[in-house]
Amino acid sequence: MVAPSLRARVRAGMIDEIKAVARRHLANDGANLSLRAVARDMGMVSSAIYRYFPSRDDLLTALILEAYNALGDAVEAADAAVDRADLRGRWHATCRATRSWALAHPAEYALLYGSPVPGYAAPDDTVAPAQRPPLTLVGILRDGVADGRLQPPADELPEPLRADVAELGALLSVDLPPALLARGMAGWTQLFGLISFELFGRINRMLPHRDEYFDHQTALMADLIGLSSAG
Amino acid sequence: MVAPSLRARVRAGMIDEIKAVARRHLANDGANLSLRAVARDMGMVSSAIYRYFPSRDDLLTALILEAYNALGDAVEAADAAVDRADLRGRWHATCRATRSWALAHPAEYALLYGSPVPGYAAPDDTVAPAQRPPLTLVGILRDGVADGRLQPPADELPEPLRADVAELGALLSVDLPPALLARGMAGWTQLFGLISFELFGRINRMLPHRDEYFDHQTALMADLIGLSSAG
DNA sequence: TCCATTCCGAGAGCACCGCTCTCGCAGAGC
DNA sequence: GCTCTGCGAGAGCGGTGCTCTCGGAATGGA
Repeated sequence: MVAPSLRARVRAGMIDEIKAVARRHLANDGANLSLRAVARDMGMVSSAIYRYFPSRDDLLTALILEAYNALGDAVEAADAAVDRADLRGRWHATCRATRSWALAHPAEYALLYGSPVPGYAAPDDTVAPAQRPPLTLVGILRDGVADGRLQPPADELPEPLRADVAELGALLSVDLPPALLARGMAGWTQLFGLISFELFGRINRMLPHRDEYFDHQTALMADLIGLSSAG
Repeated sequence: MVAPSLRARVRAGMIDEIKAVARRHLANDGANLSLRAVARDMGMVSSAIYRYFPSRDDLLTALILEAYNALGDAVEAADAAVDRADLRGRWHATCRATRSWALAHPAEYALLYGSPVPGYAAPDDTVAPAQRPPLTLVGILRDGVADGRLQPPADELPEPLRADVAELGALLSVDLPPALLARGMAGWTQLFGLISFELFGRINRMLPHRDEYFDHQTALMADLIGLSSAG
């Protein structure tokens, strides 16, 4: 690793500043990020931005990558803070951390999990960061099966599906009974739906105690999976 | 009701044609609908569109309203086609109809359930059509409780939440035990998450048998609710 | 030290967008 | 037949992403 030249360091600082300004615009104005507005905020002309990002989509991709990793950090830290044996506590901590991050960064959450921008295709280097939250959830299941605290469901999946889910598990490098992994995916799907409804929808605008509602809904999924508390 | 004049009929036809062309553009180009492109397709100049829709958002609102009602029609028809006593069959039919409509109209589904457009606020006359799919689902629960086929969960919800959910049930004009309604909402949330993941995400791009996966996931929620088949 | 190379910001410009305003025409109603 | 209303065309404003050129400045090797 050669020491970066002054130019390289200035350039990296510029890239960081552009991303910071863009993130601020995202939080204020929503998803329609304007390159020209970012440039104006930095006292530059719009064409100068293109020295650092070849297109608006590339800037968005950079923001998406950072957002995925910020969410992954928050989720993994929340899981790590709970006693390893307390499967149910870890599940709740992970779910709550996801929701908290989403409520604190709604525009970035929408960027990650909202409707895709029509012309935009996520590059391959986003899939690994994108898998961190669901991997944290299935990690709880893996630990539970490993030490016997978590009983897999009695029924196995019917065949065309069992092979699919087993292959998906292999792809995620988790060795779980497919029927259990399917329930974990149900929990992840439910979590995503809960947060999206709370952020985007107006269905539960009439539920004043949203924290309690969220905890109860994730508890339902913890029951479905069979997660137990510690002890 | 006075007979509409020729002018009024021509105008109504124009509005319909604009909406049809706009819907086609939506399906092809995604969410970023261009008024000028619609006008070009109709051989008009862009300013002429404003004779019929005061703004682009109003056109979008009209499309959203039609989409909600199209989805509601499909969902209610699917539920009505199943034996009233077959609660589980009705649940699956309703879920499948929702998914089928979404897969057939991905852009309109994204319009309804995707990330909200930043400056856009849905007017009040969209909430009633928007409630038709979830109302169909809770209708299944209502029928099940009414004829005794569906046993509510034994545990009642803890207090701050129980009152919230009870009030929500009253607002939807369904008299259900709050704990059961909460499970129904879990099913609706799960359904939305499943469809959104399939349409937007790339997590289950690696599940070839998506129909089977969908059916299994909705069956898990039917189990959680306690829905039984007929007989 | 000098010079060629590289990098970068400014500016003009293109095509597109939503939206407003004016103008002239044609049909509807009196 | 006349007036009034509705409608399409056109020009125009400010905004967008993006491209290209130009000139200045810093870099790094001779």
